[in-house]
Amino acid sequence: MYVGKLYICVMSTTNGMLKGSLQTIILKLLQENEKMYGYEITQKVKEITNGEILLTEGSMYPSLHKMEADGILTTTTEMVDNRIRKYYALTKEGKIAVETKLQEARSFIGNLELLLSLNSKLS
Amino acid sequence: MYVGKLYICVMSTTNGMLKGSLQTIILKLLQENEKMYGYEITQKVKEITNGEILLTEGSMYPSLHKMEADGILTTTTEMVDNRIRKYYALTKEGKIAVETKLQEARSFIGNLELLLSLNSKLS
DNA sequence: ACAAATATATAATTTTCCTATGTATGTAGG
DNA sequence: CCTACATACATAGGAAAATTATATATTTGT
Repeated sequence: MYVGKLYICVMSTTNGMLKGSLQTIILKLLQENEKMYGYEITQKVKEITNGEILLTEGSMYPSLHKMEADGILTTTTEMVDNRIRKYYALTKEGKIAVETKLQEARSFIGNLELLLSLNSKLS
Repeated sequence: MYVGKLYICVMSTTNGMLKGSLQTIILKLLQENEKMYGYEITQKVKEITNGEILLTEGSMYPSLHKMEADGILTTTTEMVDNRIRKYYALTKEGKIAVETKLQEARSFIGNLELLLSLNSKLS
């Protein structure tokens, strides 16, 4: 029986801010790394963004499952130290999907910079 | 009685891509323009993004209504050419909210660029 | 013995946006 | 006159994406 304890965690970092780009982020990492497992992805994102973006399992795993169901990812399971590790890799379709997603992201970011005047267009 | 006609519209532009930035976009425009009405906002966004981002009424009006309910926008109604025009302006709270939202957006875009390697960090 | 890190998973909810409507006026062209 | 298009606002219903809150289980460090 587990006797609960209270953990209080103050999140100073930017969560709730993934804004539909979670798939793109994961796909990009898989484009660079050939195969990765879930936990590895969370750590990589944390590392790259200096802890400013922390993927929650509750959003990442459903996203991975969906992409697998959609046929853009495949999985291989391994046992490491008695723990299950589920590796994800891009399928042929997935490799095409990454390019599309990245192009969309570039376009979106460009437009957002225009709208938010993050590009110092003022004379 | 209206006898329907079929319009086929190929959308080449980026829709379904607002990704939680709709409020920020609207607030930023209102920061620059003192007061604006809904239709004007859609046209301004279209103009700035060269037609690549087209706000739909179905997303914009509910967003405006919500921000008004949240107390960050106030409205004034005018009649122009027998048409109703509802102007939106930032409240005192709204002026603070814009800064926060812009800061979040800057952070988010920065991290996204890092993750998607849009910043040419590779040697 | 306990906490923290490693590792995956899902149910329920919330947020956000889009689609599809509906209303109404003004203007330009045929 | 009639149609189409632009101007102008509004909302209901639904889909998609992410979060919160769980649950399970092992290893490692203190």
